[in-house]
Amino acid sequence: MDDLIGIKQIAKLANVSIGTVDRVLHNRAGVSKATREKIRAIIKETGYKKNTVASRLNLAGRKKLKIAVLIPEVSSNWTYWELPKKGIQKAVEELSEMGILVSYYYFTDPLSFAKMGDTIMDIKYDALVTVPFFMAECNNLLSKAKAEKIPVVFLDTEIQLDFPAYFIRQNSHKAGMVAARLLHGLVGTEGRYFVINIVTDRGLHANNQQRENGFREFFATNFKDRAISIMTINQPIDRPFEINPEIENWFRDPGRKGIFVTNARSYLIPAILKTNNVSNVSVVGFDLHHDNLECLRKQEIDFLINQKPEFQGYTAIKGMFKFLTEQDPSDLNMDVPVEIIVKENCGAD
Amino acid sequence: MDDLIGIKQIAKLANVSIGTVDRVLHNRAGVSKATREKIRAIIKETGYKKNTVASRLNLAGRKKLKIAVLIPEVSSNWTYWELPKKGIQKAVEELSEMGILVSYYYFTDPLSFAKMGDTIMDIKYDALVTVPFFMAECNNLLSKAKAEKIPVVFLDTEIQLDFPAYFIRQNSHKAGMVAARLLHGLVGTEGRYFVINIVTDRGLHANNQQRENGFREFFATNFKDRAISIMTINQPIDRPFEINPEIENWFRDPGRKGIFVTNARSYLIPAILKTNNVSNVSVVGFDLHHDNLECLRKQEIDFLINQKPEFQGYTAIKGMFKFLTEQDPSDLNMDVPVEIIVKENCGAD
DNA sequence: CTGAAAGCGCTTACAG
DNA sequence: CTGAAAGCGCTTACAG
Repeated sequence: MDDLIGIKQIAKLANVSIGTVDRVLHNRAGVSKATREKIRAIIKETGYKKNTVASRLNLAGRKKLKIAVLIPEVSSNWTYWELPKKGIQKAVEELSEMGILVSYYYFTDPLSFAKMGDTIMDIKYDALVTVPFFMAECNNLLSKAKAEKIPVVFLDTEIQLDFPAYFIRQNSHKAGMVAARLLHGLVGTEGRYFVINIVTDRGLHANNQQRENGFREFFATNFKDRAISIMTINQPIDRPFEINPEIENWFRDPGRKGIFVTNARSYLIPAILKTNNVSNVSVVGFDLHHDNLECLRKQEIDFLINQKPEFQGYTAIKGMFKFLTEQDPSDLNMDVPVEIIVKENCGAD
Repeated sequence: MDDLIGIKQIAKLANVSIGTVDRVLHNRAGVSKATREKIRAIIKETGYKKNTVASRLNLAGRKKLKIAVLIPEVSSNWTYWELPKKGIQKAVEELSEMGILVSYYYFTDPLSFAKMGDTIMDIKYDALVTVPFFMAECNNLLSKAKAEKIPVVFLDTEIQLDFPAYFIRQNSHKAGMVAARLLHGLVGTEGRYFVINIVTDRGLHANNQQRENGFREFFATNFKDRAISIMTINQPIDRPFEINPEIENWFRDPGRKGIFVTNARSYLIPAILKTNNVSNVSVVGFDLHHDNLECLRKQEIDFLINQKPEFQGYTAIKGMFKFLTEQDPSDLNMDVPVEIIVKENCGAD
């Protein structure tokens, strides 16, 4: 009961050597159909399960599992991707004795993404962890990986691709609903909301749109008949806010209640409100960016929603390892929890 | 660089056999002082680190790590402890190939806790996971464990004990502050709050008191000068609410705003409010108890705070394993995040 | 098509 | 006090 059955017992039961059992287990050639089937039957009967620890101990030296990670380049104004990387590295450390090797590649735009993708496909990796920012390039990469039977898991964002794939990311629609719940809780059942997509030259990200949709759905579902208006603007990060007459109007509207920033740039809002003498406006944003946390502490932002980026990276590596060693993909599709952060649980004491 | 140094290399460098290296690594007797020191020096120089995977593969068959778990008995009206147990079992499954054996013991009161504690100490376990509900009995058990050099980690609650110990639990004071932040966000800066400790015959739990203290501290710190009053009652679960004149008064008070229930019994509140025709009162409670989630879905409870009980159990086993195999206690002291749950992120879609 | 041997890094008797 | 051998469960050349 306690001691699980091993390759040795299987061999004895089948009257063969352990080498032959191993050949069957790995579907390698060179076994007669009869013995193969006999062994298969015994494996099924006994419920044999490979001992991953023993297997990896053996292979750790000679055949490491090679995983390529292709993520955005960290720059001074976009440090977010340090966090998934941190989680990836934690997983790598935990698995270091199991024979794992992770190589990082970075991109800045569709072109460099495609180029790096090709480089990765040239080297024979066992798996790929990346990000689905560019639909055409992703489909291209995914189809190549499919052909080579290389599993791919996408982080951060979910988009519709030509082939089914694994995604570890927050459900952005749901996150938008949570944001609406929080903002609505703060301001009550009537008022004018303001959704701000602060966009860079990368344009409007799929996550931003999904979050806005969720935000709007919350009100459409729960408060259809209330006097609630939601205005959206796509504000380029490098242009002054006040230049936009819509924004000016919203600032002067006494019914203005709350602002939902669909990405991590919410820390820009408090200063703008102050400059324009706008008070009593609640703000909800995303990500535990340093400046966002600072605003949270000063109570200039009310809530932040965390996408748990370290956790995403960590789970991707752990889940991929489990898939590669046990053919179990169950950890490769994950809805990361929508974590709500306020001043008192933001981690800094 | 890539291939880490192993016991074999150490042996070669020291001109001894691997057996002798092993003896030094495990501080076993039978090595001359000179060789011992030579080997120690080489270990230090090379930064040798034991390969846990190889070590456990070897020992999994003959010397399993035995961990005793002593937790409250699950009953029909207190199912909470199923959850830490679930996390424990998940960890046990993940570590099954590493040679681990967990035995469960249950208590219902101080007497059975002490008795089970003695039973556990009689059998030689490698570690103990339990719960610090009864101070005297815990100190007793902890001192015995100390004498036997058996590490102990406590879940769920932190209390002051005679010896330092490991705790994996939510910071209840902080959780109370979070609850206050949420309730305050909903009701604004003025009003009368109501803290309800719904107590059973087990009496007021340390967590409840700590949560109430945190709740009060939030208002004392942030809104000292505002017209905020906080009333606390300890309501026995088996007695009707309305019988208490204080509660009657609070119900009739137009300034009443929010109720903070310091444990998982918040699901009792909505029905009481309804019976007494009390509306527009916000409710914050604890734990993802089935009935609480039901109230959350019906928007009768606004926020729940989750203590992540599965995570606590999981972390206890994983952390204890790491401690036993690598002498690394870093995962045995943990502030579990104060997780905020609303209807939209409660997990059920 | 199949088996026997060597080995992954560590641990444990056993022999001297 | 020290070493050589056997073994944990699996994997890989190599021999036949």
